[in-house]
Amino acid sequence: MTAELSDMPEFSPRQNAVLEQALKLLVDGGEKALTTSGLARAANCSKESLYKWFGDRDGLLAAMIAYQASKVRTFERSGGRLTADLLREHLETFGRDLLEVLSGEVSLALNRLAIGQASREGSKLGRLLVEHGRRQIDRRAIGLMEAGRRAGLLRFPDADSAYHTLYGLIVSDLHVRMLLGENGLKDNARQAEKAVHAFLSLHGASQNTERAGRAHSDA
Amino acid sequence: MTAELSDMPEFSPRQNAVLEQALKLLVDGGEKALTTSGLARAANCSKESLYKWFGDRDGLLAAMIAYQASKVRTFERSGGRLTADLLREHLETFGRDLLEVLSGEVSLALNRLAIGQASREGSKLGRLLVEHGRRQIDRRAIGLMEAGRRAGLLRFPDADSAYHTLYGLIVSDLHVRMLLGENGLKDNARQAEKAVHAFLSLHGASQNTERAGRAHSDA
DNA sequence: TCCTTGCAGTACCGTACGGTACGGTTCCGT
DNA sequence: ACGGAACCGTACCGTACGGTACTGCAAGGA
Repeated sequence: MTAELSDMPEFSPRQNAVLEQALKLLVDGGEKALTTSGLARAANCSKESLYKWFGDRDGLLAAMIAYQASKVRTFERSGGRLTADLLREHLETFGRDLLEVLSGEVSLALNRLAIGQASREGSKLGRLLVEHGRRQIDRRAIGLMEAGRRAGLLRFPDADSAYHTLYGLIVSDLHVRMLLGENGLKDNARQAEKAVHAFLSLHGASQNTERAGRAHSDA
Repeated sequence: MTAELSDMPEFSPRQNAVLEQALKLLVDGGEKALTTSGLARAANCSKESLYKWFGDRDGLLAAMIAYQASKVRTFERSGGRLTADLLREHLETFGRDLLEVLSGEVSLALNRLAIGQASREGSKLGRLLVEHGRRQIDRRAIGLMEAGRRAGLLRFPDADSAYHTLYGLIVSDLHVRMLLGENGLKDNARQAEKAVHAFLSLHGASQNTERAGRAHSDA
């Protein structure tokens, strides 16, 4: 797939370094800590350059989101024949990756930033974030869904709806809790495992996709 | 002096009116619009009174959360005998209520506020919000879970885990999307219906709790 | 060598906020 | 009637931010 270059402003290396520092400041101290003066000091650049490069503060924030999104590359894994075990493997990997991304410091900081700005009308940050950061991973999951259905391993009327079910099973309210400051899970892999087990119980084509040997009964 | 978290400060009617105005300002314009001067002007009170009543700005924010939580009363519905249909009814009602609460303007505004402040270390707003606003509804759901299990209608090893499953099925990523500024669902009841159907498929004791007649297939 | 371009560093400006202080008014108890 | 408490309205203060302007300086090209 060819990535849309029009959405990617392609900043200069110097600008990338500045944006990196900006993300660091944001992660460390939240939006309050991300001031133009502070960023100029931390990144050894002048405020005038910041305004020349990014226009204004909102432009800087948008650039930070675009820059972070440009760092995350989602690789389309499409091997050959898809078996039940392989599908579960892929689903669990997806779940682990999803939890890993959502609990990342930068992701949490950017989401907090966008949510904090979401009240204002002209704030495109939320759209931007969900567009750049989410669409990739959504595509990967939907692809997995439809591959599973084509292989006769999954049954559902609507891939999008099934994906939302999987998402809910994996994440539940964890994302919001982490956004509120709570700690993440101790074992993302276990959570992914349980979620995929439930998902396959709901949408798996054959019942024996559930292996009785796995320890899903827990304590 | 700081009040204990556990008790209800029980504000005076005048203070309640001021807090109501504060919530209105917050809902309308976000945290940026909630200034002490602006609140004093909007509520026809003096800034001095604000600081006398709530200590400082953080105290005001905490008071707003406590006040809003005091308005939401969750009534423990525990009738007599619990049948499968009755259980599903209660679960669906819970789902509708949950979606209704989460998509409420005040809830979204307060969550945005707490999330925006979550980066700072000394910010108890997140804990406060999840404590006051969530515990009630959590209790209600867990009670429902265990009542269902006692009646032999539900099977699960852990009520808390089962509740999180239900929560994820109902809400998925909708809460975060709404926090980012997206619109809510057109039909909360339908979403609750689908979620409860899936939940009963996972944790319902007997398979015939799923009535074939219901229209869960569609697009 | 000179001129231009780009940027760091800093000083500066207007504004707006959190928080405090003070005068004036209403209300209540005695 | 008197005094005090509570409170409104406003003026005020220090600070810090976003954004602009200006001064130096280093690199590159003719």
